[in-house]
Amino acid sequence: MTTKSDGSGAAVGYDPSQFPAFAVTVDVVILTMSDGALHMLLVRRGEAPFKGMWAIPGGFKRPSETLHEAARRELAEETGVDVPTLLTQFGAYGDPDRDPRMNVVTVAYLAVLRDVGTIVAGTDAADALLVPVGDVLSEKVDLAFDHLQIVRDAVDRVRVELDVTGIATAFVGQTFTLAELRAVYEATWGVELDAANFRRSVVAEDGWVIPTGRRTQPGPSGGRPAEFYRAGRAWKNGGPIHRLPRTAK
Amino acid sequence: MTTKSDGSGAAVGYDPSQFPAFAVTVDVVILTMSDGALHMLLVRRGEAPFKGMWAIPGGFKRPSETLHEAARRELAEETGVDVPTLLTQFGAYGDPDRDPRMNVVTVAYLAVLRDVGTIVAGTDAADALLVPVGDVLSEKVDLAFDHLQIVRDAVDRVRVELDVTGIATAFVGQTFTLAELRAVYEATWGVELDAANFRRSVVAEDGWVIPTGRRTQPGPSGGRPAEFYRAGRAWKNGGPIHRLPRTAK
DNA sequence: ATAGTTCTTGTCTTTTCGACCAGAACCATG
DNA sequence: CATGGTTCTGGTCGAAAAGACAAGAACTAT
Repeated sequence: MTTKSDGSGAAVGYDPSQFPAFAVTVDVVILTMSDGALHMLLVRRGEAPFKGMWAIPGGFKRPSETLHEAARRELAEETGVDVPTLLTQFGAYGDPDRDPRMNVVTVAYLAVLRDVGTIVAGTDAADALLVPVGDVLSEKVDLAFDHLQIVRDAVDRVRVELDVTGIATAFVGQTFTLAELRAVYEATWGVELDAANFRRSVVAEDGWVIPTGRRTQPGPSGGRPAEFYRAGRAWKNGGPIHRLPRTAK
Repeated sequence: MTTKSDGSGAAVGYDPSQFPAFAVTVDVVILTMSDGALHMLLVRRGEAPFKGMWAIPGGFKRPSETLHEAARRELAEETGVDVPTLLTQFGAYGDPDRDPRMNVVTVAYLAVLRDVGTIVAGTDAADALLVPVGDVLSEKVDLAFDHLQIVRDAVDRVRVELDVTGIATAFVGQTFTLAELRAVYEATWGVELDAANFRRSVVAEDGWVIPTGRRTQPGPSGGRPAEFYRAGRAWKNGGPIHRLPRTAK
């Protein structure tokens, strides 16, 4: 075919008629912990196509903003959260038939929030829904477009980031108990971690968590009150908990 | 502002004048091992902007193809390689000013090749160049657009993938020596691994590598000839070599 | 034959991981 | 206030892994 590529990111002529035009959207998979399980936010589509179906919140990118800014704007519009705990890009989707009417390339972001209350407050219950991620993955909830695949990729990404980065602290509040933090790993990886060993790994020596001295007021189920911790600076280059020690099979 | 998002990935009207049009390109960071160091392929730009500067190979996405197909096509055009050892998407870039003339969103892919010979054969030496990645990261080579950032992200991604996936085998051939495989980790992570311990981790028990019985004909420097191995199936869910045992600081 | 190089095997110590038990601090109940 | 239930916290102990290092094996070169 072409003997030589025209180089990257730029056309020879820049005449708008010389290259195909695409719509660019940004979709945000919003994750949070609720009842010890991973949940995500869905919105109900009000227009065709896929009218009435559930979808990931998103919208068109504006020419004057970066992709990250667009994701932040969409997140704020949908949840009222201006400063997300974490917002990471994880994939781009551009199959020709992913939108039935035209060429749309979407860039997908992963947002992690800790306060569910603000989410519910930002939207009215009829159009927004916080559902367990498991219900989406098991296709109990049908999603519009290729959003199921996007959610799958988002969850895969979270599982890896939990291993490699300090994303776990984004799920919990400014102060948290070790049980809360442990629940993040357990829910995301679908494993059970020994509470004592988990504590040792985290408290160890480095600056993973910093004790605050305060304790929880224990719930009605009793139990010894847990101490509150703050996240240390060590999470910037990865977390203390790792999976897959062996078992590669 | 807007009280409600318009939903994800689709406009209400779909009138082309109602949403901003973008050009969508695909850029491919092509990595390979050469002389025990990580190298990448650059092409010289023949047109403005950034005429004469080095850049990552890439080009416009066509409406009829997927992003992955576009990346595969660009890779084939530039190197003649039809079936890359590995081709993974790792990022999208859409800053408003990243292209001085218009709105271009690019989706970046990471390709790993093993045969450098085919690369050099696919292009003439004046317009394509295989340079050490270190020279690019240290800005000894200036790149067009935001390609330096793209390369940085690509390298970061490779380092993580090396830890989490079986990407290491993509750098070596169908058969390889353990020294070759070890060099991939050492060059990518910038560490030194004990040859004896590395062997133990890889040969251990599972199906990481399968001995072929054949050996290298030793080079002019002498040394005991190494045995050739084939990659096993275990690499599909991650590799046997991990970094960051501790030292989180 | 000797020295130099590289691959391979062996051993040993140190560290880490995982399982498990026991204590501490709270609740509820009679 | 004793008792049992629950949850957090600390301790022990053995298995597993990681890392350091020595030594042998197989080759080249002089």
